[in-house]
Amino acid sequence: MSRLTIGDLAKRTGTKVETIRYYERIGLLPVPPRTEGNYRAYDNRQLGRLSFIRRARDLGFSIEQVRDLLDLADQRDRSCEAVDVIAGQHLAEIERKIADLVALRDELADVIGRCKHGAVADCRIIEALAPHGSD
Amino acid sequence: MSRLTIGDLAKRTGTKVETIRYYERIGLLPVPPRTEGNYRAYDNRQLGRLSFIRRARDLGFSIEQVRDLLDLADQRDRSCEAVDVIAGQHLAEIERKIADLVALRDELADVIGRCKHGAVADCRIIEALAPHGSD
DNA sequence: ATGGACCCTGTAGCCACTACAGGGTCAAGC
DNA sequence: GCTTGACCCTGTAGTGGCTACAGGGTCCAT
Repeated sequence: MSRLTIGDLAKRTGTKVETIRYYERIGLLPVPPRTEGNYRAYDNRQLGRLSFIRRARDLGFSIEQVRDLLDLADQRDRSCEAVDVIAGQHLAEIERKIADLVALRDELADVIGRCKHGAVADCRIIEALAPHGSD
Repeated sequence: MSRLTIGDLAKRTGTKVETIRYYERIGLLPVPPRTEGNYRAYDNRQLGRLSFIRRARDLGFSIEQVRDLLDLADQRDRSCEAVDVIAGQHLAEIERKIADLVALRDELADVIGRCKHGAVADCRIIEALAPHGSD
Protein backbone atom coordinates (compact mmCIF):
# COMPACT_ATOMS: atom_id res chain seq x y z
CA MET A 1 0.00 0.00 0.00
CA SER A 2 1.84 3.02 -1.31
CA ARG A 3 2.02 6.36 0.43
CA LEU A 4 0.79 9.06 -1.86
CA THR A 5 1.24 12.80 -1.44
CA ILE A 6 -1.48 15.19 -2.45
CA GLY A 7 0.60 16.00 -5.53
CA ASP A 8 0.68 12.32 -6.54
CA LEU A 9 -3.08 12.14 -6.22
CA ALA A 10 -3.42 15.31 -8.25
CA LYS A 11 -1.20 14.00 -11.04
CA ARG A 12 -2.88 10.60 -11.23
CA THR A 13 -6.40 12.00 -11.37
CA GLY A 14 -5.86 15.19 -13.29
CA THR A 15 -7.07 17.26 -10.36
CA LYS A 16 -5.47 20.38 -8.98
CA VAL A 17 -4.01 20.16 -5.50
CA GLU A 18 -6.25 22.99 -4.32
CA THR A 19 -9.29 21.13 -5.57
CA ILE A 20 -8.37 18.05 -3.55
CA ARG A 21 -8.03 20.16 -0.42
CA TYR A 22 -11.36 21.74 -1.29
CA TYR A 23 -13.00 18.30 -1.59
CA GLU A 24 -11.62 17.45 1.81
CA ARG A 25 -12.93 20.69 3.28
CA ILE A 26 -16.46 20.04 2.05
CA GLY A 27 -16.34 16.44 3.24
CA LEU A 28 -16.23 14.72 -0.14
CA LEU A 29 -12.86 13.17 0.63
CA PRO A 30 -12.05 11.85 4.10
CA VAL A 31 -9.48 13.66 6.23
CA PRO A 32 -6.29 11.69 5.61
CA PRO A 33 -3.60 10.86 8.15
CA ARG A 34 -0.53 13.07 8.20
CA THR A 35 3.18 12.39 8.01
CA GLU A 36 5.58 13.68 10.64
CA GLY A 37 6.08 16.78 8.56
CA ASN A 38 2.33 17.37 8.46
CA TYR A 39 1.87 16.25 4.87
CA ARG A 40 -1.36 14.49 3.88
CA ALA A 41 -0.67 10.78 3.34
CA TYR A 42 -3.08 9.02 0.99
CA ASP A 43 -3.41 5.42 -0.11
CA ASN A 44 -5.05 3.68 -3.05
CA ARG A 45 -8.52 3.87 -1.57
CA GLN A 46 -8.48 7.66 -1.65
CA LEU A 47 -7.09 7.48 -5.17
CA GLY A 48 -10.08 5.37 -6.18
CA ARG A 49 -12.49 7.65 -4.42
CA LEU A 50 -11.07 10.73 -6.08
CA SER A 51 -11.14 9.03 -9.50
CA PHE A 52 -14.80 8.30 -8.90
CA ILE A 53 -15.47 11.91 -7.98
CA ARG A 54 -13.64 13.26 -11.00
CA ARG A 55 -15.40 10.93 -13.37
CA ALA A 56 -18.80 11.79 -11.94
CA ARG A 57 -17.96 15.50 -12.12
CA ASP A 58 -16.83 15.07 -15.73
CA LEU A 59 -20.22 13.56 -16.42
CA GLY A 60 -21.73 16.74 -15.05
CA PHE A 61 -23.05 15.48 -11.71
CA SER A 62 -23.20 18.17 -9.05
CA ILE A 63 -21.16 17.89 -5.88
CA GLU A 64 -24.30 16.94 -3.96
CA GLN A 65 -25.14 14.25 -6.49
CA VAL A 66 -21.59 12.94 -6.24
CA ARG A 67 -21.94 12.85 -2.47
CA ASP A 68 -25.11 10.78 -2.80
CA LEU A 69 -23.53 8.47 -5.36
CA LEU A 70 -20.54 7.89 -3.11
CA ASP A 71 -22.79 7.04 -0.17
CA LEU A 72 -24.73 4.62 -2.33
CA ALA A 73 -21.59 3.06 -3.76
CA ASP A 74 -20.56 2.16 -0.23
CA GLN A 75 -23.78 0.28 0.49
CA ARG A 76 -22.96 -2.53 -1.87
CA ASP A 77 -25.80 -4.88 -0.94
CA ARG A 78 -28.59 -2.40 -1.50
CA SER A 79 -30.57 -2.16 -4.71
CA CYS A 80 -29.05 0.25 -7.17
CA GLU A 81 -32.40 1.80 -7.85
CA ALA A 82 -31.42 5.01 -6.08
CA VAL A 83 -28.33 5.23 -8.25
CA ASP A 84 -30.51 4.84 -11.29
CA VAL A 85 -32.79 7.61 -10.09
CA ILE A 86 -29.94 10.10 -9.62
CA ALA A 87 -28.45 9.25 -12.99
CA GLY A 88 -31.85 9.44 -14.65
CA GLN A 89 -32.59 12.84 -13.16
CA HIS A 90 -29.24 14.09 -14.30
CA LEU A 91 -29.84 12.77 -17.79
CA ALA A 92 -33.17 14.56 -17.93
CA GLU A 93 -31.49 17.75 -16.80
CA ILE A 94 -28.89 17.46 -19.53
CA GLU A 95 -31.60 16.85 -22.13
CA ARG A 96 -33.33 19.98 -20.97
CA LYS A 97 -30.15 22.00 -21.18
CA ILE A 98 -29.51 20.74 -24.69
CA ALA A 99 -33.02 21.69 -25.76
CA ASP A 100 -32.59 25.15 -24.23
CA LEU A 101 -29.27 25.68 -25.96
CA VAL A 102 -30.58 24.49 -29.31
CA ALA A 103 -33.47 26.94 -29.08
CA LEU A 104 -30.99 29.63 -28.14
CA ARG A 105 -28.71 28.77 -31.04
CA ASP A 106 -31.58 28.87 -33.52
CA GLU A 107 -32.70 32.24 -32.26
CA LEU A 108 -29.23 33.70 -32.26
CA ALA A 109 -28.46 32.28 -35.71
CA ASP A 110 -31.66 33.86 -36.96
CA VAL A 111 -30.70 37.23 -35.48
CA ILE A 112 -27.23 37.05 -37.00
CA GLY A 113 -28.60 35.93 -40.34
CA ARG A 114 -30.61 39.11 -40.69
CA CYS A 115 -27.51 41.33 -40.32
CA LYS A 116 -26.84 43.30 -43.50
CA HIS A 117 -23.36 44.35 -42.44
CA GLY A 118 -24.09 48.05 -42.71
CA ALA A 119 -23.99 50.73 -40.05
CA VAL A 120 -24.88 50.08 -36.44
CA ALA A 121 -27.98 52.25 -36.86
CA ASP A 122 -29.42 49.64 -39.24
CA CYS A 123 -27.98 46.61 -37.50
CA ARG A 124 -30.54 43.87 -37.15
CA ILE A 125 -28.67 42.32 -34.27
CA ILE A 126 -28.90 45.50 -32.22
CA GLU A 127 -32.49 45.91 -33.30
CA ALA A 128 -33.32 42.39 -32.24
CA LEU A 129 -31.89 43.14 -28.83
CA ALA A 130 -33.85 46.36 -28.40
CA PRO A 131 -37.23 45.39 -29.83
CA HIS A 132 -39.12 48.42 -28.50
CA GLY A 133 -37.51 50.86 -30.90
CA SER A 134 -34.97 53.47 -29.84
CA ASP A 135 -37.05 56.42 -28.60
CA MET B 1 -41.68 61.16 -20.01
CA SER B 2 -42.89 58.99 -17.18
CA ARG B 3 -41.12 58.63 -13.87
CA LEU B 4 -40.48 55.00 -13.15
CA THR B 5 -39.52 53.43 -9.86
CA ILE B 6 -37.11 50.57 -9.72
CA GLY B 7 -40.08 48.29 -9.10
CA ASP B 8 -41.78 49.52 -12.30
CA LEU B 9 -38.62 48.78 -14.25
CA ALA B 10 -38.41 45.36 -12.65
CA LYS B 11 -42.00 44.50 -13.53
CA ARG B 12 -41.77 45.73 -17.11
CA THR B 13 -38.57 43.86 -17.88
CA GLY B 14 -39.02 40.75 -15.76
CA THR B 15 -35.92 41.59 -13.74
CA LYS B 16 -35.55 41.46 -9.98
CA VAL B 17 -35.06 44.74 -8.19
CA GLU B 18 -31.80 43.50 -6.70
CA THR B 19 -30.53 42.64 -10.15
CA ILE B 20 -31.20 46.16 -11.39
CA ARG B 21 -29.24 47.60 -8.48
CA TYR B 22 -26.51 45.10 -9.25
CA TYR B 23 -26.39 46.26 -12.87
CA GLU B 24 -26.05 49.81 -11.64
CA ARG B 25 -23.26 48.84 -9.26
CA ILE B 26 -21.24 47.19 -12.02
CA GLY B 27 -21.82 50.11 -14.36
CA LEU B 28 -24.13 48.41 -16.84
CA LEU B 29 -26.94 50.82 -16.06
CA PRO B 30 -26.25 54.52 -15.44
CA VAL B 31 -26.69 55.95 -11.97
CA PRO B 32 -30.21 57.45 -12.08
CA PRO B 33 -31.38 60.66 -10.45
CA ARG B 34 -33.18 60.37 -7.12
CA THR B 35 -36.49 61.65 -5.83
CA GLU B 36 -36.77 63.69 -2.65
CA GLY B 37 -37.29 60.49 -0.71
CA ASN B 38 -34.08 59.06 -2.20
CA TYR B 39 -35.83 56.69 -4.60
CA ARG B 40 -34.24 55.97 -7.97
CA ALA B 41 -36.18 57.73 -10.72
CA TYR B 42 -35.94 56.16 -14.15
CA ASP B 43 -37.32 57.15 -17.52
CA ASN B 44 -38.00 55.31 -20.76
CA ARG B 45 -34.38 55.38 -21.87
CA GLN B 46 -33.32 53.25 -18.91
CA LEU B 47 -36.26 50.99 -19.57
CA GLY B 48 -35.01 50.47 -23.11
CA ARG B 49 -31.46 49.92 -21.95
CA LEU B 50 -32.53 47.37 -19.39
CA SER B 51 -34.70 45.57 -21.93
CA PHE B 52 -31.66 45.38 -24.19
CA ILE B 53 -29.55 43.97 -21.38
CA ARG B 54 -32.16 41.38 -20.42
CA ARG B 55 -32.67 40.25 -23.97
CA ALA B 56 -28.93 39.91 -24.55
CA ARG B 57 -28.57 38.02 -21.27
CA ASP B 58 -31.46 35.74 -22.25
CA LEU B 59 -29.56 35.01 -25.44
CA GLY B 60 -26.67 33.93 -23.25
CA PHE B 61 -24.31 36.85 -23.77
CA SER B 62 -22.00 37.44 -20.80
CA ILE B 63 -22.10 40.70 -18.88
CA GLU B 64 -18.90 41.80 -20.59
CA GLN B 65 -20.33 41.00 -24.00
CA VAL B 66 -23.47 42.96 -23.12
CA ARG B 67 -21.29 45.88 -22.08
CA ASP B 68 -19.53 45.79 -25.45
CA LEU B 69 -22.81 45.49 -27.32
CA LEU B 70 -24.23 48.46 -25.45
CA ASP B 71 -21.18 50.56 -26.29
CA LEU B 72 -21.48 49.57 -29.93
CA ALA B 73 -25.20 50.24 -30.03
CA ASP B 74 -24.49 53.81 -28.98
CA GLN B 75 -22.11 54.43 -31.89
CA ARG B 76 -24.83 54.33 -34.47
CA ASP B 77 -22.79 55.48 -37.49
CA ARG B 78 -20.08 52.86 -37.17
CA SER B 79 -20.06 49.60 -39.09
CA CYS B 80 -21.81 46.83 -37.25
CA GLU B 81 -18.99 44.44 -38.00
CA ALA B 82 -17.88 44.39 -34.38
CA VAL B 83 -21.42 43.50 -33.35
CA ASP B 84 -21.36 40.65 -35.81
CA VAL B 85 -18.06 39.42 -34.41
CA ILE B 86 -19.35 39.30 -30.84
CA ALA B 87 -22.54 37.56 -31.88
CA GLY B 88 -20.61 35.13 -34.06
CA GLN B 89 -18.22 34.25 -31.26
CA HIS B 90 -21.11 33.68 -28.95
CA LEU B 91 -22.85 31.47 -31.48
CA ALA B 92 -19.70 29.37 -31.84
CA GLU B 93 -19.50 29.06 -28.07
CA ILE B 94 -23.08 27.85 -27.89
CA GLU B 95 -22.45 25.32 -30.65
CA ARG B 96 -19.51 24.01 -28.67
CA LYS B 97 -21.55 23.72 -25.53
CA ILE B 98 -24.27 21.84 -27.37
CA ALA B 99 -21.72 19.43 -28.80
CA ASP B 100 -20.22 18.89 -25.34
CA LEU B 101 -23.61 18.26 -23.78
CA VAL B 102 -24.68 15.87 -26.53
CA ALA B 103 -21.50 13.84 -26.03
CA LEU B 104 -22.17 13.88 -22.31
CA ARG B 105 -25.74 12.77 -22.79
CA ASP B 106 -24.71 9.89 -25.03
CA GLU B 107 -22.12 8.72 -22.55
CA LEU B 108 -24.48 8.99 -19.60
CA ALA B 109 -27.31 7.29 -21.49
CA ASP B 110 -24.92 4.47 -22.32
CA VAL B 111 -23.90 4.10 -18.68
CA ILE B 112 -27.51 4.07 -17.54
CA GLY B 113 -28.49 1.64 -20.27
CA ARG B 114 -26.11 -0.95 -18.92
CA CYS B 115 -27.73 -0.93 -15.47
CA LYS B 116 -29.30 -4.28 -14.66
CA HIS B 117 -31.25 -2.96 -11.66
CA GLY B 118 -29.69 -5.38 -9.21
CA ALA B 119 -27.56 -4.69 -6.15
CA VAL B 120 -25.19 -1.78 -5.89
CA ALA B 121 -22.27 -4.23 -5.92
CA ASP B 122 -23.12 -5.13 -9.52
CA CYS B 123 -24.30 -1.69 -10.58
CA ARG B 124 -22.88 -0.71 -13.94
CA ILE B 125 -23.35 2.95 -13.22
CA ILE B 126 -21.16 2.77 -10.14
CA GLU B 127 -18.70 0.62 -12.02
CA ALA B 128 -18.56 3.09 -14.86
CA LEU B 129 -17.73 5.80 -12.38
CA ALA B 130 -14.96 3.80 -10.74
CA PRO B 131 -13.31 2.22 -13.78
CA HIS B 132 -10.24 0.97 -11.94
CA GLY B 133 -12.06 -1.82 -10.17
CA SER B 134 -12.92 -1.77 -6.51
CA ASP B 135 -9.61 -2.04 -4.64
C1' DA C 1 24.15 24.45 3.76
C1' DT C 2 21.54 25.65 -0.06
C1' DG C 3 18.32 25.55 -3.63
C1' DG C 4 14.14 24.29 -5.54
C1' DA C 5 10.21 21.48 -5.62
C1' DC C 6 6.90 20.35 -3.02
C1' DC C 7 3.68 20.89 1.07
C1' DC C 8 0.86 23.67 4.73
C1' DT C 9 -3.08 27.17 6.26
C1' DG C 10 -6.08 30.79 5.44
C1' DT C 11 -8.29 34.04 2.77
C1' DA C 12 -10.08 36.31 -1.24
C1' DG C 13 -11.61 36.16 -5.94
C1' DC C 14 -14.43 34.45 -10.00
C1' DC C 15 -19.62 34.90 -12.32
C1' DA C 16 -24.14 36.68 -12.11
C1' DC C 17 -26.88 37.16 -9.30
C1' DT C 18 -29.89 36.31 -4.80
C1' DA C 19 -31.17 36.87 -0.09
C1' DC C 20 -31.25 38.76 3.81
C1' DA C 21 -31.07 42.47 7.89
C1' DG C 22 -32.26 46.65 9.42
C1' DG C 23 -33.93 50.56 8.30
C1' DG C 24 -36.73 54.71 5.55
C1' DT C 25 -40.82 56.42 2.48
C1' DC C 26 -45.25 56.71 0.65
C1' DA C 27 -50.21 56.27 -0.30
C1' DA C 28 -54.63 54.39 1.03
C1' DG C 29 -57.98 53.65 4.36
C1' DC C 30 -59.96 54.47 8.98
C1' DG D 1 -53.76 62.13 11.83
C1' DC D 2 -52.42 57.59 12.37
C1' DT D 3 -51.72 53.05 11.05
C1' DT D 4 -50.83 49.56 7.83
C1' DG D 5 -48.53 47.47 4.29
C1' DA D 6 -46.24 47.84 0.02
C1' DC D 7 -42.57 49.61 -1.62
C1' DC D 8 -37.76 51.64 -1.38
C1' DC D 9 -32.81 52.23 0.65
C1' DT D 10 -27.80 50.46 1.93
C1' DG D 11 -24.69 47.01 2.94
C1' DT D 12 -23.22 42.46 3.44
C1' DA D 13 -23.03 37.60 2.81
C1' DG D 14 -24.28 33.53 0.38
C1' DT D 15 -24.61 30.40 -3.94
C1' DG D 16 -21.29 26.49 -6.85
C1' DG D 17 -17.16 24.79 -7.72
C1' DC D 18 -13.39 25.81 -7.74
C1' DT D 19 -8.84 28.89 -8.36
C1' DA D 20 -5.22 31.95 -6.89
C1' DC D 21 -2.61 33.93 -4.04
C1' DA D 22 0.38 35.18 0.46
C1' DG D 23 3.33 33.74 3.71
C1' DG D 24 5.25 30.21 5.57
C1' DG D 25 7.26 24.98 6.45
C1' DT D 26 9.43 20.35 4.69
C1' DC D 27 12.13 17.34 2.05
C1' DC D 28 15.74 15.75 -0.83
C1' DA D 29 19.71 16.16 -3.79
C1' DT D 30 23.84 18.40 -4.43
